[in-house]
Formats: sequence, C-alpha cells, structure tokens
Amino acid sequence: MSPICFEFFFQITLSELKKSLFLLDKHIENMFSKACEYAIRATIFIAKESMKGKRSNLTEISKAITSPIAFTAKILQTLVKHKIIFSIKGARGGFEMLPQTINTLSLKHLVVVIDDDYSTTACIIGLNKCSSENPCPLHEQYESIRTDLSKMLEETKIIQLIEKESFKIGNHLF
Amino acid sequence: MSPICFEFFFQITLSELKKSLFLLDKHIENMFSKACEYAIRATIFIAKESMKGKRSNLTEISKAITSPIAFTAKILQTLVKHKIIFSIKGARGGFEMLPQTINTLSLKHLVVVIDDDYSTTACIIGLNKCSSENPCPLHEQYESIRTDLSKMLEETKIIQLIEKESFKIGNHLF
DNA sequence: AATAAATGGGACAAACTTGTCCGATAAAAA
DNA sequence: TTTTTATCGGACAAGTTTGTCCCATTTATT
Ligand code: FES
Ligand code: FES
Repeated sequence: MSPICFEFFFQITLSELKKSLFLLDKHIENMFSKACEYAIRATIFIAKESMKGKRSNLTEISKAITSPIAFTAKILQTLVKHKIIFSIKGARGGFEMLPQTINTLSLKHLVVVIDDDYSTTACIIGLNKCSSENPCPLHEQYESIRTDLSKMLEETKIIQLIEKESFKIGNHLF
Repeated sequence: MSPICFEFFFQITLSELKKSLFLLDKHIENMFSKACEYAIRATIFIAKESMKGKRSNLTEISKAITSPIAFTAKILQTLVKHKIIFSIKGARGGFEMLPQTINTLSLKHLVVVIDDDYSTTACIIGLNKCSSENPCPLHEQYESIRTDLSKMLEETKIIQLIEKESFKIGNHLF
C-alpha cells in the first residue's frame, strides 16, 4: 500500500487531526479578530523600536510578535495605507512610526482601520436597533460594560502601552 | 445576449452586490456569534411560551426571533442535546422548557453550550497566558471589563430576562 | 391504515477570516 | 551595472461560521 493510497483512505484536514489529538484549543470568545491582535502587537513593537531610532523589518516583527509572516505583511500594508506607520522599500528598508502618531493613536483607531468598523451601539443579542427607549432584556446589564470597553479603547493610546514594564510575547521581551 | 451570457460576464457574489449597493452592514464587532444570538433569542421565546403553558414549534420560533429557519433548527437540536429545552416530535410537536431550567439557566451556560467554550482568561492581544504576574500592556485596563462581563453572563438567569417589560425583536412583541 | 405535521440529522453550499505563494517593484550594496 | 534585500500586491488556498436542502423518523389526526 503506497503512501498515496494511505492518504486516500484517511483523508482528514490538518485541523481535524490536531483537534482529535487535543493540540488545538477549542473556540474561545475573543475580543479582537486575529488581524487586530497582530496589528496591535506589531504596532507596539514598531513604536518601541521607533522610539529607539530603530527601523523594523517584516521578518523581525513577525518573529517578535509570533505571527504568520505573510499575513502580517498584509496587515502592515493596511497600516501603511492608513498612515499609522510608514514604510521604506528596498534593502535596509522596513517600517517606522512617527512620534506624533505614537503619542496620539488610540486602540480604537487601530481596530477601526483593520476591521473596517467598530460598533459601540450594537445590541448584544442582535436587535435591529439598540436603544434605552426600546431596550432588549439584556440592555440594562450590558450597557455599562459596553461603555467601559468603548471608553477604554478610545482613551488608551499607543504611548501608554509602550511605557509599561517589559513583558514577553512569544520569544521577544518587549 | 442570453441571460446565461450576462451572468458569465458579471459573475459576482450576492454579498458583493449588496455591499456595493450599501445594503450590507460592514463588519461589526459583536459580543456573541450569530449562533449564540439566535440561541439566546430562541431560549427567551420558548421560556416565555412555556410559562404560559404553550409549546413552540420551529416555524413560530424562527419567525418570532427573525432567524434563518434551518440554521435555527440546528441550534435548537444542540439545546435539546444539552437538555436546556426538550422536544416533542410529530404532529403538534415542538419545543418546551422546564420551569426549573428557566429559573436556573445562566446566559453563560447557554454560550458555553453553543460555542463549545467561553474563556474568561484569554489575553486581549493574544498572549499565550494572561496573568497579573506577567501582564501585557493592556492587561490592567482590560481585566475589570472582562470580569464585569463574565460576572454578568454568570449571574444573569433566563428568568430575569423574561420578567422584563415587553420589547420587540423583528415582528414579535416579547 | 393512510396522511399530515412536526423534529432529527447528514451532506452540502456560501461567505468570511486566516493564511500562503509568487512575481513586481524599489533601493542599497557590491 | 548587477546583485541582494526589502516592501507591494494580486491570486489562491485552508479553515471556520453561517446557512440550505432533503429525507428519515415520529406522532397526531382523519
Ligand atoms: S437593545 Fe440589546 S443591548 Fe441595547
Ligand atoms: S495578559 Fe493580556 S489581557 Fe491579561
């Protein structure tokens, strides 16, 4: 029985295999999309390096923040297009961030750029319109949480994040 | 030029068409998956009907909560499997909920059953492990929000939701 | 007993998110 | 000028979520 034949009889996706071997986490309720997570982590990294006068390149960045390199490239392209970071092409090229951007950019802006939108007014159980006038049964409990979250995203600037104590993501000490 | 030919030259998905006509909302940061939204809405509906001694069937339910009927069927099957509701097959069949379940079931339980898991310990920017010992730069701002949300989901029971004032979802007045 | 009305469950399809590949382009270094 | 090292950008592939279809099964009604 050839390997090809073997493969034919046990056709299974990689994720199914991982799941059955318990190597894969079950679904987890995440606040952000993967793209957003990578964008935030990358932005923090680039900002820190920029403050030190260093330019970061794609390989460095994706290693430091442990993200898939080609997917990260796409995300950085989006950030460049929206002038959150700027890029230099060619040898010794890479990505940098202006001090002014570091000082003023909010988390919320980052999320809006990557996810195209961020709603602070959507009903938690998907009502057409969320309002205090016609609240769903969860509105009361949910409203203050949503407000806190929204405020946090708007008020937190990148500069605050890079001023924190050092911490590790993957192999890299920030 | 036949319709077939027309279709060939302008091959476009329905969602692309809707997007370009602004009929489709952009991505919105939702708290729950669609499946969870439908599950919560359906559970509220079934609970209310059960309290009145009425049995609800699939058609009624999905009309009332404005959800796709076949997808809703799948979700209800899951709820039955986990004994959140129970079903009666055949003519005059449908779904019902026991008073005891209505009184004790929490939102969190519902979410766990539908999404397979619900994490209250995941790092907001995807660090391997979230902890106060090795916090990411967002940990401090995020922790209290996450705790509030988690507490809300655990403490809110279905009975509280159906005791609320009436409200509308789609065409149905709850 | 036959029919109608309901849930159960499997296969499939569409849409979206996540991720890969490869060639074009640009700039520095040799 | 050539080579090397980067980003840019489009096509494509994999994986997950959302949604559809169809038929089997079960029960009440006629
Ligand atoms: S109406 Fe549902 S959260 Fe406001
Ligand atoms: S470590 Fe990131 S949220 Fe706790």
